[in-house]
Amino acid sequence: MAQEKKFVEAITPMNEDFAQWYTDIVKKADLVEYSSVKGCMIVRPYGYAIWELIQKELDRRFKETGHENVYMPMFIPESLLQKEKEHVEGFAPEVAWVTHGGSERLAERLCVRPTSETLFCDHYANIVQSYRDLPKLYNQWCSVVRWEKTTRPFLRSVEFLWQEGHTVHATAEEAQEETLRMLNTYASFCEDYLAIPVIKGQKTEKEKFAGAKATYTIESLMHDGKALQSGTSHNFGDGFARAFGIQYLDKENKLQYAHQTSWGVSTRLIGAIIMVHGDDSGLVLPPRVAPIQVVIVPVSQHVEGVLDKAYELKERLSRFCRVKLDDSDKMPGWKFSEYEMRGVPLRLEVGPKDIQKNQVVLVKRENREKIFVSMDELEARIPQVLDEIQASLYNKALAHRESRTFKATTLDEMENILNTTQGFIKAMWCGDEACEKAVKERMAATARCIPFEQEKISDHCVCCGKEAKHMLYWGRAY
RNA sequence: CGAGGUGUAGCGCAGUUGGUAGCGCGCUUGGUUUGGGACCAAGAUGCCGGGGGUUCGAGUCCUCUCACCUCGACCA
Repeated sequence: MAQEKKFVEAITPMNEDFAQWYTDIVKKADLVEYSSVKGCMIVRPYGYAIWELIQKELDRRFKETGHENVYMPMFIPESLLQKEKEHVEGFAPEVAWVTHGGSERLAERLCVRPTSETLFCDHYANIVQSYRDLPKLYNQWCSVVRWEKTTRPFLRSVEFLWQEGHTVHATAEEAQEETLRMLNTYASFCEDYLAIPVIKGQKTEKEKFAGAKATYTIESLMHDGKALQSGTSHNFGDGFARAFGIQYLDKENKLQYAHQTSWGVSTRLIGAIIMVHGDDSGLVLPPRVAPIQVVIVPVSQHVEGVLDKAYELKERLSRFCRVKLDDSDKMPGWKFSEYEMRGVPLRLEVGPKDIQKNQVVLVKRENREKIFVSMDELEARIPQVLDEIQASLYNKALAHRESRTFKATTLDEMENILNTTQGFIKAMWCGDEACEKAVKERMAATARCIPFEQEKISDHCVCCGKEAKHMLYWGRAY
């Protein structure tokens, strides 16, 4: 489409200014509104509906694997937060504190949870006594607060919605199994539901979660070639258990420390959807997380019979998909643009000509492809077309990631890639943190992960030239 | 926390050497329209971010302050 006509004037083209494009979409698609509190966002109905679809499916998968939902307090006493040393140090700089209740100063200040490890641990110490009590597989849906300096809707806000799973196990093996199980749950969810391909791997020591033994991650690549950490799963070993005294008696009547995991994804996933699938006309939603899967736009709706037919179609479609009929008196062209901006995967046009031919016009959001379908075949065709779109979005995202994944054997090569195309860079690493830091300082790129799928690019570390231990994915990240 | 930018109607903006506020979009009403953001007519909407100053007079000048945005250092 060389001479593609620009239908939507309100959105900054992504090649011109990607950051502005992102901000435009978030606002023009009615996902969020900025709030009166710096760095916080008002999630509007359309944005929240996407979150609800994400929640619904993830929650189903969590329950299917034996997890139970709980709710922990929003406040953490300072003394509790400080029990695990590395953990506090990691979070201290971005914690918000409550110092007063009404007009009285609190004896001990309370932290607004930035994450709930300490609360779960404190609770687990109370309820775990015997190996018979294990495992405990808890999850909570809540919001957390991190006093960020630079904020962007969905990607980084002071308060954000997420889910945090916290589990306790008898053995290290079980904890490790759980850590990877949940990482896989996230990975398949992203790929099947959000149509976002991910790289699974382990974080380096430098990048891992404060207090964890090991952190695993799914990394995805945005349209502009920057990486986004899309979900993490941590194995805590028995570190937190030792700090909080979570012990149980095993079958031999010996006192043992428990092993723990935690894992989370947040509304950041919505940012990923925007930046992976969106285009210059606006948002593009994969059908499975689209609050509206099909929008019906009547044409010449003043003509006798058109609206009646539209209502009838809405009724029929609502039995098998999420459908909206826009019967407002806006021009059809206006509606086309509006729902493209909002990323509705499929548009159904129906007008006098269609009624005469007993057909409707389906138009795919992703490429504006028109499909003429007989009115008698909607139940069969629409779900099929939605599936095609879902698959096509995934394939496009995968192709894009592949086209933006490079190999490098020298720092010059890496830097050149980062300064020109930008994307994931596969390069060898000796395992020394000094090299990781050197790369970061020189080109502002971080080690995204040590992928499970290893590949030998060369024998030597890209930085120091010593013998390489792992292949890493590098990139600039959000 | 560093560097830059912006605050005037719901949104986007204009506002000259200082003279008491305007345009576009949107909104309301009526009519004509409807296959890619229609048109005509008539309306409604302002603590000019906030405080203090200069002045006969401040959206405009000075000063302090607050908020937000963007880009960097740290983080889901």
